[in-house]
Amino acid sequence: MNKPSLITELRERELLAQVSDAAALEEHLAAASRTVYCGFDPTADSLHIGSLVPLLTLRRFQRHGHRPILLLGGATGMIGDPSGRLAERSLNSSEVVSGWVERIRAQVSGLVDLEGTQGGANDAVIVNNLDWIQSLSAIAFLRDVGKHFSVNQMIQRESVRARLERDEEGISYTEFSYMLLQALDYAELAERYDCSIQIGGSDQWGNIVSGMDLVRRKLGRESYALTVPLITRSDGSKFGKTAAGTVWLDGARTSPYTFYQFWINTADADAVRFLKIFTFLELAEIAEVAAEMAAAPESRAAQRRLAREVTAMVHGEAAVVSAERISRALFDGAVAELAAADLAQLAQDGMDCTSVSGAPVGLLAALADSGLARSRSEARKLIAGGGVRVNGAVESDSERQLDWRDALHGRFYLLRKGKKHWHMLVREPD
RNA sequence: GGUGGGGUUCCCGAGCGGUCAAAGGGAUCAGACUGUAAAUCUGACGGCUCAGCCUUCGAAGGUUCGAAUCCUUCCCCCACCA
Repeated sequence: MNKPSLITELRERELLAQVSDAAALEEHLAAASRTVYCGFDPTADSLHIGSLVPLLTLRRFQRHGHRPILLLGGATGMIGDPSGRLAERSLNSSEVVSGWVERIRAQVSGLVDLEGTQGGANDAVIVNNLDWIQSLSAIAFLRDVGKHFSVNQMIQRESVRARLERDEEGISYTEFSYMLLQALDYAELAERYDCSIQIGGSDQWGNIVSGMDLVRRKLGRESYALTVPLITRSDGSKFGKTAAGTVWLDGARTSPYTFYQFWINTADADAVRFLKIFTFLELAEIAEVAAEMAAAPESRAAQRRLAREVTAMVHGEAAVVSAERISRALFDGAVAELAAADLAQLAQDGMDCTSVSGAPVGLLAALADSGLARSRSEARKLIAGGGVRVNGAVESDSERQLDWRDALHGRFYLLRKGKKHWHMLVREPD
């Protein structure tokens, strides 16, 4: 039984958007352990779940015996990639960017195998392109990099053309230069680490190809490019967003419970595809889960499995246990019957929670302060529309004062907006 | 530097002296139906001490009983020309 090739596996998992030369790359990968890289620019202090796709793809390479390099864009993050952007980015200061780089470094460390499972030869490496770009002089850049590129070709790139064609927008010289820096990264890694493959999101194709050109011209070597698809949802809405915004990998920004719930809420039409893309489950096992879901869609077996796998990968097993416990209590149980210990546990497990003193609290204020409603006006309207429950019962009085004598166990108020949004008020011991 | 066209509530986009908290669409939120899904239908969608009041239409001034709409200056964007 031969293991299917990496390229075959990626194709079966719907993880292949473009490849520079599939047949040659297949041979290249089969012949020896290779080095592959993917860049992540710090545009915030955390990556979000979109970055998970190339990140996990790097790990798939690693599982096939290749060495991944994670490049953090300490330099490129200060310039701004125009790819996929309709408008010019605003620049961030160097202190901010370098702070973000460190946060992201810590974050990705847990997601690839830095130690290496197979003895070190394919340990993942994390590099920062600031290390070679920072010291580059303008003259060196223009002579050694710029000379290899034709503006005629550069303006044909999708990322540039899209901006040139838009009536309301343009592109600054700064962002126009971005692709040269990314090309330089590829050449640099080819030289330092013998890196011969670059992967990225499909919007990165142009930048990656620029890098291949530079590697050929500067080093006289062939190299490869592979992109993963932009993840879409079956209903056409943007992947990776919830009501509260982006789903981040950082547990401080997106709690493990919210993260888990994001995956649980995956549409049926997407669940199986996401299992292939976001987990390391064997395809045969995924097929079994798919069959189970087809037989009983209301059980949402695929969503549950997906949520469990991805949450465990990003936040650990303990987070899965917590998230499942909260979910069961909120969706399957009668809230009013929870024991005091259960409620305390929910707070412990990361449910949104506010501690308050013993004075009665106005319901409107509580909803607005907890973030369930954006304002008191909105809270008022939600109550009028029957969208608010207090301790499990629909509340229709917007002037209601939450008196602690009516609280669960005298200490807890569970506020619910809609079906899925909860907040708990806990009275502090006097 | 010159000429022309623009900046409207989260986004797109109407409005061009009162009837404008501002059409329409999208996004979003809630309700119904369900399976914590999709689709569909209904409602909401600046804020507040909410049948009333307050603050919005790039910024600051001005005209007027009254301005998103008119005038002046400034800031920013786009296109073309040099």
